[in-house]
Amino acid sequence: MLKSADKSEVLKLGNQLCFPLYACAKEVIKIYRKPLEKIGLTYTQYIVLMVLWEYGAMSEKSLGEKIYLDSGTLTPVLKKLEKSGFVRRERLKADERVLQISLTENGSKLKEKAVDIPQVLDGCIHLTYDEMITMKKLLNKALEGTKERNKND
Amino acid sequence: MLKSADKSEVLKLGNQLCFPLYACAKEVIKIYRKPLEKIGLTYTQYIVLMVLWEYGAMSEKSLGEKIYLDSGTLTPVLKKLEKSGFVRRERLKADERVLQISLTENGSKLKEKAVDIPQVLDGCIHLTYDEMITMKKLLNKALEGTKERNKND
DNA sequence: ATTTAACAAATTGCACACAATTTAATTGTA
DNA sequence: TACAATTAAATTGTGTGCAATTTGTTAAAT
Repeated sequence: MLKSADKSEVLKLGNQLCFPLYACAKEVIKIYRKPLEKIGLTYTQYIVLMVLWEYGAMSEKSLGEKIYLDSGTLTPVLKKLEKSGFVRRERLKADERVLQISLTENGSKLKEKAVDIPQVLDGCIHLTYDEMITMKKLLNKALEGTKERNKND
Repeated sequence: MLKSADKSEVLKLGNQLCFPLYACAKEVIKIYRKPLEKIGLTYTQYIVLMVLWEYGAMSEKSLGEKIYLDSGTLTPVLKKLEKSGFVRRERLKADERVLQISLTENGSKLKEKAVDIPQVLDGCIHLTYDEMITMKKLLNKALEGTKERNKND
């Protein structure tokens, strides 16, 4: 149990976990913005395509589960990717409720232009390789925990 | 140098640092949402108040630098906080360009209701205390690096 | 077979987030 | 002193992000 004076310490930015997490995510996305713009993608569109490049076609719902986005966000993003000519959106004949998302020829080819994108972090994130590995592991472990928590929202 | 086959490995979600960072930040903010709603705040408003609770009154610009937000985002957020009665927005007499942001009585008092908020993570982030400390350190170190990078955008 | 429940997307409304531009005030300089 | 450059906020336009609701389809129960 903390004393009252210590308790208010937790509200300092520097003592919070949530703040550097929030700020760091934003800054990293900002670094990705320019190189992504060159190949015609936003960050969210890039995340969507990474899933399709790795796993192939899947429903909007499955896609949303992988990247923690619901249809409210995903539907307009997918419509834009369709308009850009990178994905197809088709109802499954077997079940008209589900929208199957698949890569077009151009969407598949875009992967080759995207392989160099992750390197943009190398110059500007001042972490050693080991530190990056550690951070990735911890973030993934934390994500696992939140998955259960936010499931029933 | 990686071979071509290995190169495409970097685009897998599990191999990226940026994806768990992006997803984890969103999930953590989602956890904060409900308890914050109870005291009448959004996450961004909470971040703003944390700065004011810790450092006291300051200009919109200084505030924005601390939390990595520009006036485009901050101006409407501060107007809402003013409407809620938690902050004052006043032009400095010495320099009418700068908008001084200060806490109202209610804004100051809100801190006592907010001290319990950070604990919401305890139950749902499955990290040990040491892991949280490590993660916080690494995130802050990474943030330092990005600061220089995104300065001239 | 009809009704009900469950499900997947889409829609709506609100709140960021940020690049780019504009507005208003101040500073620096010829 | 004028006037250009700089600065701080505000504004504009686009793109998420999410809770809540709606729409359309399928499965389950009576």
